[in-house]
Amino acid sequence: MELSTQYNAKEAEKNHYKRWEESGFFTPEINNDENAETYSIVIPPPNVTGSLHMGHSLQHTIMDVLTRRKRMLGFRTLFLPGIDHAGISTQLMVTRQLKDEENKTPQDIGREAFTEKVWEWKHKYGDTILNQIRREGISVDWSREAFTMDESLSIAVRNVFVALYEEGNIYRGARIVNWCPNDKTVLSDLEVEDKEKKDGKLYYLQYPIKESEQLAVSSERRKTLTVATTRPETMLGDTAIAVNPNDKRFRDLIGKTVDLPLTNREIPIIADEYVDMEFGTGAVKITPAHDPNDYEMGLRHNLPQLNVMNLDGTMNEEAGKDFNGLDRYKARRKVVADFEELGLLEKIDDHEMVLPVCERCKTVIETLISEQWWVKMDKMRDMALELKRETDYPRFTPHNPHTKVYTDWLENLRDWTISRQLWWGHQIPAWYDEQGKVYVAKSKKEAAKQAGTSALTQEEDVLDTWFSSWLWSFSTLGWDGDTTSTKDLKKFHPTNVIVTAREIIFLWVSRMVMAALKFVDERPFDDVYITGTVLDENGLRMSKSKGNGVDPLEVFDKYGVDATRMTLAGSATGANFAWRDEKVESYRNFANKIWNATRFCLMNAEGAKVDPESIGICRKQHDSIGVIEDNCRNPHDSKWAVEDLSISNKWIISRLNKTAKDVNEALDKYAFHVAVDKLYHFFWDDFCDWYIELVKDEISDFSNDTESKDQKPKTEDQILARTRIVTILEQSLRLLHPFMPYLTEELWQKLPNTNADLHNVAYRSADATIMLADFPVGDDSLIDEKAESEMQLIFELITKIRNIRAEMQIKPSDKISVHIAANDKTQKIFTENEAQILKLARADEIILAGELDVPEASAKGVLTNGAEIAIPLEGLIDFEKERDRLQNQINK
RNA sequence: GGGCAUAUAUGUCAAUUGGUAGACAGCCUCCCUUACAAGGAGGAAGUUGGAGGUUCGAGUCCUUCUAUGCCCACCA
Repeated sequence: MELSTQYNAKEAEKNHYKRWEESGFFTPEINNDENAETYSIVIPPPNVTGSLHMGHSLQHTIMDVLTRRKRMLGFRTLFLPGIDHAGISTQLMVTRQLKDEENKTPQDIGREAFTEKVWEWKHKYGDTILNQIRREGISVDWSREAFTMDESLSIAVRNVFVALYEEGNIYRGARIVNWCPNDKTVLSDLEVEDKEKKDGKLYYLQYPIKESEQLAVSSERRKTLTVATTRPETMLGDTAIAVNPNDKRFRDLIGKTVDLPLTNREIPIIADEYVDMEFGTGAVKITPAHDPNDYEMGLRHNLPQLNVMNLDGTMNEEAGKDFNGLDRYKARRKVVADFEELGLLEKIDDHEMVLPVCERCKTVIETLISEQWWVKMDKMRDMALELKRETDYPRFTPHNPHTKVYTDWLENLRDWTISRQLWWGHQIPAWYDEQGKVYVAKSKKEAAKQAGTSALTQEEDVLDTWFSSWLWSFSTLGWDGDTTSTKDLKKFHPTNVIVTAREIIFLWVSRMVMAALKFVDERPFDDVYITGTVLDENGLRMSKSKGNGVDPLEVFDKYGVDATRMTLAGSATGANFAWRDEKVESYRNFANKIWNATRFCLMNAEGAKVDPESIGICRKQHDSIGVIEDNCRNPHDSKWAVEDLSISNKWIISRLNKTAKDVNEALDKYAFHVAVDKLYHFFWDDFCDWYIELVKDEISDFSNDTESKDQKPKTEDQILARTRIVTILEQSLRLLHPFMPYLTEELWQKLPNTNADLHNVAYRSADATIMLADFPVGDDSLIDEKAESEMQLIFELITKIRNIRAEMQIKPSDKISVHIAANDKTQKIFTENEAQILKLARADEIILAGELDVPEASAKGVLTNGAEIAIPLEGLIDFEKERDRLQNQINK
């Protein structure tokens, strides 16, 4: 078989995914063991508007590694894909498109036409990210693909809403909310982010104290009261001034009134502990309708809430006719100018501050009072907290940083605003009759029954996107509230692990816990693995605005999917890490190494076949009930008894089994980087650098040393040696497969005698694929510490000799003789492996003795066990030159 | 303001429960040896951010300081 000398990743990627998918390998049904233990993961649904970024690829790789391994172990696995309708960002996207293409607004075309457009858009572009995901090679079951707005998931949403409403946990109420004037919708606190404003200003405005009350005030300066504000325009909605009751400066003013400039209103001066005496002037203007703190204070003091703004960020008529219709920033400038004209502008200071902005469109948020739908979170919160306290559930990996964050957040959890003033999403199942009375029901028909009339109009608002995603762990498995038990639900819920990013802990993880406990009376998943963040090469967060993002698809093209997956898994320690192309390059090289090692084995594979028994691996198959004896002989009885093999074979078999154990153990602990590291070094160092070199002569047909007596015909021994190396290689490919699916499948298919017999017993009827091969777990009885330490000694000897050769600059072609003084045991080991030592050290002879007896002109070295070695240099090096070289080194 | 991380070779990162500080990339020397130059052999490179402490023994535990990052929070 002719293989090119370089691995072509694209070639391998082209074929296999399609075959895997079409053969049903990704579905749990491929497992024909009805009683097999299950393993399930639901993908955190990416936004329908999104495109793949490194964070996705990291998460997906991790989930796929976990899934592929479990599948190979015989578990009935389900890795379920899907996407999220992402209300705000999708609506934003389509609105923009509408503007660009037709110069229309959503309002121009109406709700129905608009949502139709979004659906069109979804069908056209929604597959983008799914196709990108396919490229990653992840083994998700596409037949179960879900979308948060699928019929069944929508029914689930409606049922959950109705249930919560009926038990009094959903209510409507006017509260102060975050409002995005651009998207014209309310936002939850979690959808608001902070933006630093370095050039902010703090305005000092003077409010005249009511004339009739000035008499009571002693000082001349007290004809006005100065307040400091960053938002002068909101003064039009002020309904009080507050000072701290302990502030001596203002004690005489409490209870007095000021004439609010630019309005005809008088407002009181009140006292409240909240006021910080140190900040500004110590007096604060209070605008209950436009600031969350002022809102709270307003409630405490029964202040009127005066709304002076429209929903688009302009001032309304309450602001007065001079301001009505003015944009908030224009209004700000006008207020300042008017104050200046009145002589009431004391000063303007520079003031760095933090502004709340819309997470999606980055518009500065308005806080205003608005009627919204809310979910009471207290009971669900308590359930989740109790579970955490009592059972440390959910268990986070890494544990330390995330556990406290989760608990703290829950403890301070407030009610959740779930309505959004959008058209894209699940429309709230509430209807109003002509009197404005509300009826919440699963359908209009049922609402009509309740109302006794069909003259009803549905609530315009839709639900927060997270109101559907919090059901994801069970809604994707068929739960819709009407149907509460399905086969999938029974088998795959709770899922085993959720793999996601830190910023999603509150938005999603915590809410999923609450939803699953509440609605299906189960935990949504066992473990939570929180990935680190992929940073750019300067250690900065990747972001669209900075343009420093690394596109996974480009990396796939350049280095191959498998190399990228290895890089990601190898970096998955739970900590953030900086992206480095060099890292991928080294795994690309690793892929090439695997390719070439296989190539070498195939060049010498005539007569050989993959046969686990040849290296003592018993085909004992495990399933969830126990051990299925399957053509299993005692490895120590077999005609290839491991005990009778050479030390180098015992050694590599030991290393293989140890590596298998390590990999399994690491993956059980989510220590992906450990697994990658073990595999990399086992394959490259142990298998390629040493084992292949050790057995090369034995398995090769040729030798360039024509005088060698070892040149053999194809004997049975040679065929067995070939069988062993091919089998070890095949086991290695299985271990590597979860990380490097394409390469390993490509090569596995080329190995001799790879067929469905190598599958885990659960998949014997499927077409041959490494995907379903039995995953090596490592056999303790094949771990041979003695062989390992003896080989270690041999390697050390060879390395030492090579070291001397390099240092003395002995030409590779020059043969040397090696004198060794060692104890009997060591001598015995070296004698038994003389041929291999001679070959790998390029030596002619080894002279073993209890003590060294060598010419003076010898290079010497000592091994860690005390054995001494010496290499006579006479005739090998030019002593004159060597002296010069050493002198030069000293000079340096 | 509170919380949580991080600081280890030139760079990016590892290092189970405290037990000889490693990998990859880069760098230096030699080698296109018939699996692989995306390779092979060898090598140099670290007072583990600073200062204390506990211990036979500390990168690891404690105290403190410094720097950086992230999250949360209502300072106008």
